[in-house]
Amino acid sequence: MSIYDTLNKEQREAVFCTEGPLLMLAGAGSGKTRSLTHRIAYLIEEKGIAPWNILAITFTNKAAQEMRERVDSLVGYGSEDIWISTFHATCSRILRRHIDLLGYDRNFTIYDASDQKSLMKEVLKEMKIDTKQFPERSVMSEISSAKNEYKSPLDYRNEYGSNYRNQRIADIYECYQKRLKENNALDFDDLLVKMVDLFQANPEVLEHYQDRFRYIMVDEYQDTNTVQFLLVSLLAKKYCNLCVVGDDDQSIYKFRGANIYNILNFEKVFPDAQVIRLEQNYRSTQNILNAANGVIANNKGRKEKKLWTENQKGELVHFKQYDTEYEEAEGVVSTINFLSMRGVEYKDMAILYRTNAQSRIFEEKLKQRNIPYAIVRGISFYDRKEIKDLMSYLKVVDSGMDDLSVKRIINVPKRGIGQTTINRLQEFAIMNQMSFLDAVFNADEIPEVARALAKLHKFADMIENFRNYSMEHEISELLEHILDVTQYRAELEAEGTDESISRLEDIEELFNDIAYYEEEEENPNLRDFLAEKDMYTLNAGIDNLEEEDNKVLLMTLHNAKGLEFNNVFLGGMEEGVFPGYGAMMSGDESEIEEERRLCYVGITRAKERLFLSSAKRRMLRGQTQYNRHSRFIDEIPSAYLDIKKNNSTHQEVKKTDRPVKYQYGAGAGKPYNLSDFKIKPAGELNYQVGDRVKHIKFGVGTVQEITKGGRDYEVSVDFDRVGRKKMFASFAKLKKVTI
DNA sequence: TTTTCCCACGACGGT
DNA sequence: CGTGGGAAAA
Repeated sequence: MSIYDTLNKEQREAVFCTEGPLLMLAGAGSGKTRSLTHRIAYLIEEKGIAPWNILAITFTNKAAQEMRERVDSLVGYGSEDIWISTFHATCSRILRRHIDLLGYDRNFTIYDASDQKSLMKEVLKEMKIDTKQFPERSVMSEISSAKNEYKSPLDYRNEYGSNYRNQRIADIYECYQKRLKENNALDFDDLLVKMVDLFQANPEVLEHYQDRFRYIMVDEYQDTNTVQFLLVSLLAKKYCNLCVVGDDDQSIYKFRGANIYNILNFEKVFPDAQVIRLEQNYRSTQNILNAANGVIANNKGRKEKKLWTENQKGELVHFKQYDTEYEEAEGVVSTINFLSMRGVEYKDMAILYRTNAQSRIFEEKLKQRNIPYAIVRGISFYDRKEIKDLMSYLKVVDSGMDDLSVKRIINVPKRGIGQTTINRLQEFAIMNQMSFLDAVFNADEIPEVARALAKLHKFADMIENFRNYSMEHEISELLEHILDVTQYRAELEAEGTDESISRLEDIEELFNDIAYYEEEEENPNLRDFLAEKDMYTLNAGIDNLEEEDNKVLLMTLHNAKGLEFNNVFLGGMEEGVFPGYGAMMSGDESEIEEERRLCYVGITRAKERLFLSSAKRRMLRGQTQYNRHSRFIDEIPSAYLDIKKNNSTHQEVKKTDRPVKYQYGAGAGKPYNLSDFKIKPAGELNYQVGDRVKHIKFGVGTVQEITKGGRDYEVSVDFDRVGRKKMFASFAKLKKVTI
């Protein structure tokens, strides 16, 4: 009996199909990680492929970690030589070796979202761009999309530069890249872009990695974007042993440039590709799976799939509408308590939500009841202010090339070097083509900062002192020294607030981290430490979550992808929350479809029980909002749904005569009525085809088509700025404009 | 010039 | 509700 006997026919087929391109269409819970890990084992143990010839790319670190563990337990010797990592980590690792070929220094810094934002602000200021007209947020997302499509500033200009706005964005893009390079920094998107640049400019490097990675596997292929596609294509070009795995129904990263056509057109790009479908679900009960199928069936243009399971029917999917978000949280937590008393372990329960903001109330209620919990990615450890501060100190000691780090610490803790001084130093630095830190060191030559000279000298001396100190001390000693000299710790200790105490704890955690690094590493040194930790910038999620920790997990739906739990609580099932306000207002049906896929992902996380909940009334944007329950609730066939009463004295609209097994929540409050909140039909439209209309977000456009669909009108409009959009009249709130 | 405080504004998701 | 930017206060 071999390990492969436990696989089903299709899974085995996928495992044994090792040569040439292979597309695995794997539905939710169909055992795709299992197939992938067995495939790796098969390559090594049966086909005699060297572990280091295998590259497995996942989307998140969590997924990479999990795959690593499962491969480890399957493959005996040499499994640590297999590259299993995310796109970004793979790129980072390879670029650390070769990026000098692109004119960067090999100890480059990776900018996270907030670093990017600061840099963009500076760029806009330097270029004297009106941030009302070009909000940094939208400029950044524009640039990010360009990068995801592998478009350089020049490409962007050539392709879109026909109007003034895009020309300016091309200017900003160009300047932003220039500044990144001067800082010897890459942003997240750059990691991928520079990697492709590297391979295209250096065929010999590419070939080296082609020979190295003869067998390539890509997980979550439906979420890859164009650069990632290019990257994979380049790497796989020589041997063509490329296996991609995905499910178009679980594509939830369109907003980040995911190109669904990568998976839909795989067979066209690789004509000799084999296609294998995994359609048996091993995870969920029939009721849960049927609910999920019912929801996703509302999307158009998907690859038709027939997911089935041999599992039991199980309980119905529970849904309850509460009065407020507090009662919702209360209800969920008391159900958790109830289940726990019935012997369900905390770690078998998870609370999922659409937006991070929703986590707070759940957290509060869990605390009140002393239920152990962990939030997956509240703020990642390395995102925290104090950690970023201290890491910046370390970076500056190692190399002063990254201006952002220097600016971050120059006045932290406060030492009387303010914005004006910083601006003048920056000007001088740009004028003389030097780094910001060099400007600080040469402050004597800048008459404008004469006033702050003494303070600047002190700062410069301090950095010098740290650098000397670091020559003959370990990293932990250096950090201790920094905390001491800067009084960083003393200040926090003096504060004595809850917040400062938690910051101090974080600092201790950083020491643990360093200690661990120094123990593990043969030759620990500051530069390698920083390079390794910059990877953690990329490390979202559960890194420090112990497997044996018995805790309720809280996370966003996006974070839950690829995970499974016996009991899933999905909160905030309300129009405007899920689907989100933005998706609804965009008038773009494809955005609703993405939300629906996200809902599908959420439902299919559950193995045994699924609890959906909503609140009638919720604080949103500082205001109380009244939201109808989510349309996705309506899309679950009622045969699989059990709607809980809410202390109702009112009539029920959807009656269920099924036994209620788990009465959860003691939510008081008004009854609900599912038909109360149906969308009002648009009634008469005050515009017709050919009219000029105005949309709140898209601006002015011409109505092309109006069709009556169900209870609403579907209107198709050609917008001057953004092109053609299809939308529902009742949401779009189009106003006729008279010319 | 720096720091503090207050008001306006803006919201999804994550490598 | 939280953050960020700008004006008043030190």
